[in-house]
Amino acid sequence: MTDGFRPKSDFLRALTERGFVHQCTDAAALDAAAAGGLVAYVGFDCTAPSLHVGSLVPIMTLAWLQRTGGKPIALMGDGTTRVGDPSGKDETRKILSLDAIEANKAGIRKVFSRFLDFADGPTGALMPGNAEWLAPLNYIDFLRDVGRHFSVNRMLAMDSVKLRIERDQEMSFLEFNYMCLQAYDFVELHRRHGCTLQMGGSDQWGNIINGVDLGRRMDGAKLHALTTPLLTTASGAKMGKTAAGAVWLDATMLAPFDYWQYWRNVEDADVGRFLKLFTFLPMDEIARLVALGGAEINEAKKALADEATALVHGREEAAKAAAAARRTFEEGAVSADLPSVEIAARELDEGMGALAAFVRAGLCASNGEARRQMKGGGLRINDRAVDDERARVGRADLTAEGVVKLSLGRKRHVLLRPV
RNA sequence: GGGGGAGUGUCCCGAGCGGCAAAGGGGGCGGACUGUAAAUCCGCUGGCUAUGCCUUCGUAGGUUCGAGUCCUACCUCCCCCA
Repeated sequence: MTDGFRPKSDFLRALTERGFVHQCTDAAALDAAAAGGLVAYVGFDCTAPSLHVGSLVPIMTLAWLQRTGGKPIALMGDGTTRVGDPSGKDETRKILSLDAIEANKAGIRKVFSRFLDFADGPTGALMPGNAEWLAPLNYIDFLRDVGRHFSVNRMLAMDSVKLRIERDQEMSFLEFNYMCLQAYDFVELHRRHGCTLQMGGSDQWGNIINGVDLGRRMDGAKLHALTTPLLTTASGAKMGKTAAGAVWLDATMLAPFDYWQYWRNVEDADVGRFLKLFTFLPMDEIARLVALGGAEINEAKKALADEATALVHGREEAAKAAAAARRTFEEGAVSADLPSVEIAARELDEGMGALAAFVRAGLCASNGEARRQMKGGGLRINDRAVDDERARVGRADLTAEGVVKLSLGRKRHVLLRPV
């Protein structure tokens, strides 16, 4: 999309050289606009209580915007979450209650405060919710002012709709309207904040373009669209899944140690790409790290883990995670900074079944699974393999640190901490 | 409106003469080998107070000692004719 194009603005140059750009409208015009106080937004839905690494790419585009003198807007889809985006979904997404949406919003807000500076000022970030303008909409007015600009013929031709129809999957009128609402968001943000660029994942291209068109039709505005590539790992898997599920950005949903580990364990072939996308390290530093060959590439992975974790959880947590990893993997010692689960001291006095302990620690889903893992040699207590399903964990198993270390496989460790 | 077909293990795809906790994949987890990588090989992949018990094959009934499998009704989807 930007073949041969050399952006002059700091913003577009950073995005381009770091691999954030998948498609974009009129790169030259956008580049010119980016030279002076560009206002751009990314929309996020509120279907989960936190964001996960899948959202990190668009978040980073906002962070880069702010760092290069622009004003970022993180639009919360608290209005559209009540409708449901059909894009890329096989079936109707469930509609959440207002309370759930509010709770999710609060969780997501925490994440953003790490990446963006919300202080007042020309480059201060904003986080509005689209319910602000969608909720008061009057149906007749909306049809007359906005609906008239949408061609049903064209909407039917869009991938998000076409695929559903081709597969004979039901798509309600409600969902069909999602793209109109999202397009309208762009117009509102343009009117309210002078926002002229919407960014998002490549699957959002159609929706974003609708907003660009609507802005031109309604206000004669020159709006821009920029999408980021859909990220997969070098072996083709979707990003953001671990044994424990999604890689959440919230410390209560995924411990900083596990977050650090996620990045530490990326495939060799992904390190360079990820360093560019998920850290602010300068390009020459990244080039140096990527040039490391063989086992030395692990240094680059540690740098990636340190930087990526620091962005989400702060320097201090990142350093603790790195130290805990060093003690655990390189020295084979017990680190007090491993993720831990508290249990009543009395339970430990009475002694609990080893299998139950693993379930308690969240490492196994059931006693049955724990038993199977044990048979496969995957369970260890204080680094000693469990070989008897009737083994018990008691006070005698406390280490010098006053904890019991449970391990599933080589990489997953949880401390039982009596209280 | 008429005719034909499909819905299977709560990740997905998919076999399944009336004895079935149900073949086989993919994915995932564990083990070995490594560098906390990749590739490769091996094991596991319903629950439990466990030589037994409980819950699973679209939903609800029925036949049967016994139903994923047969019958009836219903729901959802696909194809053909009008």
